[in-house]
Amino acid sequence: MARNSEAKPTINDVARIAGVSKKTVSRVINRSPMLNQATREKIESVIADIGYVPNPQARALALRRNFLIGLIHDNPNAQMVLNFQEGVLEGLAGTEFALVVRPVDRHAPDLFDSIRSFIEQQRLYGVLILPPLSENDELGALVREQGCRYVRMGSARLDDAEHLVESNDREAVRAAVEHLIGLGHTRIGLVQGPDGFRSARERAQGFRDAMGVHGLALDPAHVAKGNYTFDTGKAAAGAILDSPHPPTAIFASNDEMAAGVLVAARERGIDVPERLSIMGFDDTAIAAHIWPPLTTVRWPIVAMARAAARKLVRPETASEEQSLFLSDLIVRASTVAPAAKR
Amino acid sequence: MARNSEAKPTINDVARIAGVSKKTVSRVINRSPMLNQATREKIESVIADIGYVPNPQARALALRRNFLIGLIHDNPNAQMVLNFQEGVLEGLAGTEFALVVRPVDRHAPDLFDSIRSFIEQQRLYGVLILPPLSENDELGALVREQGCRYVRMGSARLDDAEHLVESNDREAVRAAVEHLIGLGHTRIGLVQGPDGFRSARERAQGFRDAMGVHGLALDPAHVAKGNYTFDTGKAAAGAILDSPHPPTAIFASNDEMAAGVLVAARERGIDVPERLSIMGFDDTAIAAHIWPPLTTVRWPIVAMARAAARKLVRPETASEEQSLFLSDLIVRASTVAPAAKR
DNA sequence: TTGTATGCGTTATCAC
DNA sequence: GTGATAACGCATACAA
Repeated sequence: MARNSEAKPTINDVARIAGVSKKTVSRVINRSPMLNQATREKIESVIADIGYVPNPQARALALRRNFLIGLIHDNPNAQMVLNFQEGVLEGLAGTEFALVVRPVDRHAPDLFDSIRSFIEQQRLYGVLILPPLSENDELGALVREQGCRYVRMGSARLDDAEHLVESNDREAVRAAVEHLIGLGHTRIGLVQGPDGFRSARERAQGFRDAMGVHGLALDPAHVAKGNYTFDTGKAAAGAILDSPHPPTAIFASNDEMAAGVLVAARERGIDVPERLSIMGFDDTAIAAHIWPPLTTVRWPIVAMARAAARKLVRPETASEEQSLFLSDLIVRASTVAPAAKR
Repeated sequence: MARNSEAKPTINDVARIAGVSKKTVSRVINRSPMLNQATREKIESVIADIGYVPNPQARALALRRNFLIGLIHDNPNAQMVLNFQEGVLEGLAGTEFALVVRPVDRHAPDLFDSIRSFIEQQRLYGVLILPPLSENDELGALVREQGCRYVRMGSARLDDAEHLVESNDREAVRAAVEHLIGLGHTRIGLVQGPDGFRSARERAQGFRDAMGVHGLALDPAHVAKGNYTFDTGKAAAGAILDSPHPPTAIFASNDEMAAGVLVAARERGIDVPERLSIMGFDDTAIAAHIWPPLTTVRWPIVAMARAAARKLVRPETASEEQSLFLSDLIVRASTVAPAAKR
């Protein structure tokens, strides 16, 4: 119990006090089935007594594998990253794995080198890769050739089930836009995400799918591009709203841009939702905290992270873990029927 | 360069190829001053050639210390935590340290046990503790008795300089509220943070200081408490705004609650900022992304994190690192002169 | 069921 | 300056 002495107790201390060999103690630690019950209990009581905790560095050395998993991301959104971290830790609970974080700049010229040396230096057991970095196939290859396990998180089928947790962004957006159409909107604008993002492509395609299915034309003046930030969302919405026949609703490819759309509307004296319905994607904190609260799409990021972590640390059952996760439409006050229909 | 073979090269490989002993190679790695220049260069070229990277687990074992530092937090705010992580990584850049994250639930009954076992199991070199957990002196003691270094981050003088990075919340709020007073507000409401938080106390005190200095009375009906969340901020503001003589301005102890104040005002048809000025604290993402954008206080969290990391990994110069960090008032559109003064 | 000898990759001691 | 040799704490092969 007490642990005041400087040096931590080792397996040798346990063995000596229990009057057995280290190997026997090792068997207790590693839950070896062949052990006399009495011996086991004796050793366990000694372990509890002197507060012995196996040294993970020594274990890592002997086992030639360590218990660190890395989280590589280029922070697309703070809340997302943190939720993901939370889910990973849930998936790792009860194991001896720890989570090492590594934010990177995907535009840095030495991006790959820095990721490579991160994996090498820490001798990572495996890595989790978040979008948009996860969409980079070269990165996947780099990690693989390092002999490092990995699981990518993405909004499309980027890899085999064993290496992927996937959300169905396209379907989710299609359903979301159909909700707008169901309300009576026919002129609907799209604030697209940046070109480099797979999620942006999927969401845009879902939007077009919905419009197409319902025979609605998409006015080119009602489409603009942002890069997932508030300011670009605001600018894109400005362009759309200033077009000759502005839409009665706008779908933005993420919540942050949707918040920008809202401000762009306010600056033009356009009432939301009365004269303009707005819809976002992600259900991040801001969605519920602005006025009016945003209708948006929530994807189960914590559950995805949990599954990703489990795939990583249990490769043998990785393909049995859930890979595809469905998103939900969260209807709030920012979307109503267009004025003409009321 | 090539690293296709399964086994990574070890110090023995380097020694053999370079025709020296491993101790000599070790000297190169650890920048020992006593080394023949030629020998050094020879070894360095071999290292680069075969792509040798020292195994951190083996080093940790031999050195009886590892290179992991832990970040313990009870996510007060996603953006804050992520910014802190970023700053820590900046402070750690160029070192061999890695950052292991550990979100916890400060209300969990086994909080201390879980933190203790985190430190023990990973044999952490040191930990960084974020508020509000950092305010818990017992936790500081726990970490210390584990023989683990630590640096706390707080909004007041919680520990000695060597173990602390500190923001001046009280002064910052005083200055912020004086800005409101300068605009002509005399009836100013306060949405306080939760009791358990030192930052909440400091900010409330700063508020009272400002009012006191200017001889302004604080109507008890103009004070309400939240717990740093949007919903509680909204509820607290509701109570204040429904009082007989509502204030013309409200200071909320963080941005999330300020966003709630804004919605509470909207629901009552109170125009912001025309009839109610609102001020937040933290300058998190939401502050600039709502309408009107929030006047708020920004504290240099990245710089604080950088300093905290450096204090941790360079104990010998820890007290020379900056400890006190000043915050800035960010004036945006949510605060204007009260209607009566215009 | 339990113990002995050996190795994992690195650093420290103390010679030369 | 450099090199044998022994730790560091744990796990595995192989015996007993």
